[in-house]
Formats: sequence, C-alpha cells, structure tokens
Amino acid sequence: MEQERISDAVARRLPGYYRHLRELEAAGVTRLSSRELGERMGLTASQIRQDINRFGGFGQQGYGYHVPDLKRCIGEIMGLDREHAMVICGAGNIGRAVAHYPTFRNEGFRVLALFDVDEALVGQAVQGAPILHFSVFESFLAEHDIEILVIATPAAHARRALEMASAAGVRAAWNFAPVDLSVPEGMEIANVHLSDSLMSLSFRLHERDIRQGGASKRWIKE
Amino acid sequence: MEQERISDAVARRLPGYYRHLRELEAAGVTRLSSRELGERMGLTASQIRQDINRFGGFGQQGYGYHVPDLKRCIGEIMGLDREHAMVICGAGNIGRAVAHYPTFRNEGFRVLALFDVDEALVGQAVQGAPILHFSVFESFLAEHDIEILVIATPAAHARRALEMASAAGVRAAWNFAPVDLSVPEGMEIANVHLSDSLMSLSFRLHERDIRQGGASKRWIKE
DNA sequence: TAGATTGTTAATCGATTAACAATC
DNA sequence: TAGATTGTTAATCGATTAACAATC
Repeated sequence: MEQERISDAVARRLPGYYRHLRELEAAGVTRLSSRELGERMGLTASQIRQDINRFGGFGQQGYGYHVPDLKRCIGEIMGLDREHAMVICGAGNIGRAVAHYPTFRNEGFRVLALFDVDEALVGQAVQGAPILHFSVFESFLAEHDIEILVIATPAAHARRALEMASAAGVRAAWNFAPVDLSVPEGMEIANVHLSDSLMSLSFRLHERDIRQGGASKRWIKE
Repeated sequence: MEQERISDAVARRLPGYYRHLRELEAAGVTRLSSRELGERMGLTASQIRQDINRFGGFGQQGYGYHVPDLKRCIGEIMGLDREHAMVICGAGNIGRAVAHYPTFRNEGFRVLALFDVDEALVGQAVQGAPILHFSVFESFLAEHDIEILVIATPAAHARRALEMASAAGVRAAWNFAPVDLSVPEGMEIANVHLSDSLMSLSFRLHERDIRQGGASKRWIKE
C-alpha cells in the first residue's frame, strides 16, 4: 500500500506525453513504440518506458503502445477524466486569459467565477463565468465546492486570497502572482512565475554572446 | 576560454534568486548568508553557494553576500542590464496579457508591436505598442532589430511565425502556443505550455486522493 | 585574534541510460 | 516460429549535499 511519491521530473513530463499522444491520436496513429515517441519528444526510449512503468504496464511486448489507450490512461493518471471546479482571483489580463484558454477548458477544468475589486469589471462575464466583487469571495467558496484557486492578483493580494481559499477547503492553487507562496497545510501549489522563463531565455542569449564574443566578461571561468 | 554550458537546473533557478534578492533589497536588507537565503527559498546553503560560484566569487568569507551587489550581478548574468526588443504574434488574451505584464517591462523587456490577423484588433494599441496586421510582420522585422519573438497565436500558426522570425534574424522565441516547437539553427526557444503546470497540479491532487482513499486504482504499485 | 561564512573538493543521492530476459 | 518491443534490473551520469580549508 505504501508507495513512493512520483518524482517531480516525472510529474513534469506527464503533460508532455499527454499532449503528444493527443496529437498522434488526432493524426490517426494507433500504434507507437517507445522509440518513436522518444524521437518525437526528444527523450530516450528507455526514459519513456521507465516513466510509463511507474504507473503500470500499459504496453505490450513486440507491439508497443496503443495510442488511444495510453492517452486515456495518462489522462486518468492526471485526473482529466473528471471535472475540476475553479475560481479565478483577479480579472485583469492574466485572469481573463486563463478563463479563455481553450486547452484546459477542453480537459474538464471549469471556471465558475472570477473575482476582482474593480467595480468597472464586476458584472461582466468571461466565457460565461461572472466577474464578482471580491467581497463575496468567501461566501461564494462556502456555497460552492471549489477545487482549484487561480491566483491572478497583484503580488500583494496573493497570500490573502490563498488563505481564504485554504480555510474554505480549496485543495490547490495555481499561482500567477510573482511571489513564492508557501504551501498551506493540506494544499498543493503550483507557482507559475511567467517572467522566469523569459529571464532564463535572456540568460541563454547572454551566455551565448559571451562565448562567441570572447570571454571578456568575468563570470565565465576559464 | 572553453567552459561548460550552465546546466538547465541552474538556469531555471537564476530568476528565483533574482526575485528574492529584489524583495530583500526592497526590504532594506543589505547583508545575507547562503544559509539565510536558503531558508527563504527552500534550498540548501550548499546549493546556493554552488550555484552562485558557477559565475564567480560574489561573496566574502565571514560576511556573506551583499544583497544589492549580488542582485545586480545576477541581473547582469541574465542580461537584464540592457534592453530587449520584442514583438508579440497574436493579440488575443495571452498576447495582450504579456504586453501588460509589469514584471518584465520593469526589467528592460520592451514590446515594440503586436501582430494579428483580426481586422477588429488592428489599429488598437496595448500599453503604447500598436497592433499591426500580420501581413506587415516580415517588413516590420526587416526594419527593426528585434531580439525576442513572443508567440501567442493558435498552435497552427506558431511554426510559421517562428520561421519568419528566424529568417529575419530574431534570436529567441518565447512560445505560449501549445506545441513543442523545434529549435531553428541559432535560436533559443522557451516553450511555456501554460496548461502543463495545471495538469501537473491536477496529477498531484489525484495522486493524493489515491494514497488516502485506499489504493483501489491500479496505477499505484504495492 | 576568534568567529563566521565563503569557495571548493569529496561523498552521496537520484535520475537517466543501457542492457537484456520476458513475452507478445 | 522469428522478430520486435516491452518491463525491469544494473550501470552510468549528473546534480545535490556534506565537509572543510581558506580567509575575511
């Protein structure tokens, strides 16, 4: 009964498997070997077999994997076979972009409402979800069974929204505010930090400049 | 002159260091030990010293690190001491959210223009950047020295925008379209995959359910 | 000087890759 | 059956942690 927690390395690759399997299924591919999937994803066949086998033997010797079956199984592993009720705190650009994003609407993630303090936004709707005033946030949480809080507020308000949601029994937070939120007891948090990937990209460009343009900068050791 | 490429693990942590140092500097902290920073960030002191030392000895024995100096150095390492000219392909919710996002506007990332095929959007402006028709994308790239392309189009158009930018000498792409774009010769790419972090979060919730609710599901091995 | 803390080398740990027996 | 490919164990590699001499 006791089993090891799946490593972050594997948990991070699961959505990529799902995305590629979805594309392959849409393209009509039904059979796939770990070697073929590896070439497509830039991973080794060995790693793919290791990853998939953390969850059970979904393949068949001599044949490979059945694309629709494997896609469904990986979807179930990530809980995509059921609905996830979400609310979004902050109806600014990020909040509204999340509410519109089609990829996860298609996978059972449902936005029930957005919350903001800006009276000009309250009363509008985004993709059928109403924008409500933040003052009714707690009562809304009490009345609805919300599983995931999306934090799209300025950094200063993120912690407060998280605490209210935690107290109301919300199980997870998907945080876009540029702060590292510590994890309340019993919750799962994903800190997105949109600008981090841009800064890493900028770092790689700069690293490349330094290599090519002669190592005049001191931070490259010789 | 020849040196090892910085590992992805380190490159991914750099923006986090920068963010925490910025917060500490704003809070008036000037002196910091690796142990203190580690406690704050949830890393070991050892790892922090290893990471920082990839780039040079920025600390002082017996004292620790000088917060403003270290922040500036890490900023320079990521190239934040200069401007980065960007264009955004796709002026939908994601594209506009990126154009508004304050965190990287403050760090020298400048959006010169957005491009879209929707005539209703063309002519508008976002934070001072005009929305232009995609038909003038190539001529705009020819006339301006653009460093980073932000891809915020539907998946089907991502590759085309990337190829045009690559041909025009754009050096990097920050991709929000839900496809893994292969890297053109000489470019750096960051594939963001917004929904991946949500799916990983959902996976962790589901994993937790299975552990607690008895391992009736087969994918947990016993 | 004594205490503190870095920079750096060595040890450990975990993730990835390779290999191959099992089996479809 | 023969060929192919998985599931799984063993080997390798790289990243993290521990230890400690250097030094402020």
